[in-house]
Amino acid sequence: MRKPEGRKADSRQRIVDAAGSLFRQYGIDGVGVDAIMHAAGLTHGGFYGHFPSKEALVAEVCSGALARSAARWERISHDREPAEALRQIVGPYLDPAHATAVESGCVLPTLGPEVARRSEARAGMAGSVRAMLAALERCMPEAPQDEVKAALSAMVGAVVLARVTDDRALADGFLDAAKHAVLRGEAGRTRSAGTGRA
Amino acid sequence: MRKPEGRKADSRQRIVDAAGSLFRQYGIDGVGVDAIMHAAGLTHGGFYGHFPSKEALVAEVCSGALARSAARWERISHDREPAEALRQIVGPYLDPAHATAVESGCVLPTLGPEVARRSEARAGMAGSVRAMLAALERCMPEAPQDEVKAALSAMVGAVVLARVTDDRALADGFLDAAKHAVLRGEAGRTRSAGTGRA
DNA sequence: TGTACATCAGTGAACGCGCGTTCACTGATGTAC
DNA sequence: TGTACATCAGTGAACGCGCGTTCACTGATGTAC
Repeated sequence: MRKPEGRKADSRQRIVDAAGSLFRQYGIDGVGVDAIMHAAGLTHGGFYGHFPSKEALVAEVCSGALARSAARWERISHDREPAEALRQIVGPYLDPAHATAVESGCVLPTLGPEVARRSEARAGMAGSVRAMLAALERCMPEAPQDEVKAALSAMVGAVVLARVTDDRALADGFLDAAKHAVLRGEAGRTRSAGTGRA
Repeated sequence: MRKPEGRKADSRQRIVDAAGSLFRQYGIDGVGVDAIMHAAGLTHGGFYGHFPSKEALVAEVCSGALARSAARWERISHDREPAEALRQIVGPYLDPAHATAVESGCVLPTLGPEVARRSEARAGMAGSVRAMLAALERCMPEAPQDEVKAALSAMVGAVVLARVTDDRALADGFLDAAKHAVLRGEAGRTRSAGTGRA
């Protein structure tokens, strides 16, 4: 049962991945160490060989998941020209599929409020939020910083509202509205050629 | 210990109020029936004389709190002229004090994601969300429905982001950005006299 | 006006259960000879 | 090449605890006579 290297790291990764989707589906307090380890194909006793506490796992899962989102946005914002990059970030984020796929979606609209109550987990968030803003900023070169922050706010809020709403049409309405607000705002600015404000 | 009427209703209200602030502070799964009853000045056993289950209380607390928010917005939107009403709704919502006062603030950025996972609680939300949209719509008479939904999205998202962020300046930045986006967007439209789009 | 009774909001002990965490142990592996 | 040993990731029983819920009971109240 012991391989030269990577075996333990593999298990650890499976634990983090399992916790990531379970926390998002059922909430942090809605999932026990037992369930996480079972989903990772292990038994609960082994958990403390990987993490000092459930709270430490929570912190790693949340900051890790958000960091991965931020990294993807950064990659997109570097690889494409601004307007296309913005569409590739905002489009999928505000697609009904993202609102439906809670277990793999962005952690901000799923666990944001729960993370905000946990100092250990909260500590790892601000950096990634800043990175996401920086990526968005690169996609909206003409926009003042204010508008970039407002765009991210609208994206997160629309997903929260879409998930709270059990009426499908209204839910999709929030997603569409936020998508149009972000893309239309930027398109309007680009068309009016660098004055920076309509 | 028995008064002709209202005594039981009083207790029930104290339970709902206590649960409202405790849920928002610690999360729904972070607060037990015991703690709620204690905060209401009662003992845990009496709970089931008021509610059939904790889940039923959760549903009543969440839908009740959101309905009260919606009612306040409706009142404001009827009593003032649009621009002033919009300022009176959006201003306090996006004030740092609202982001700080979790226990008494709007339930959408606090318990939204948790409510979204609970079918019983979720069922009571959409109506109030629609009422809030209707109130906002009255404050933004020139705006297409899309923009009203985007405005509410930005408001909710900004509070979520402000609470997740442990850097005070960045947190306030989200609130300010969303506030300006909503108010500026509307001011711009009003100035350009009813064309409905910039 | 005074006494006996029915009502019922609230009490607190008890229930089974699952939580986070600990720990003595297992057994497959890589290493030393 | 073959055997003995040390390592250590993972096991599963056990811990104290707090959860949501139930229930027999209490005792202050309004009502009937």
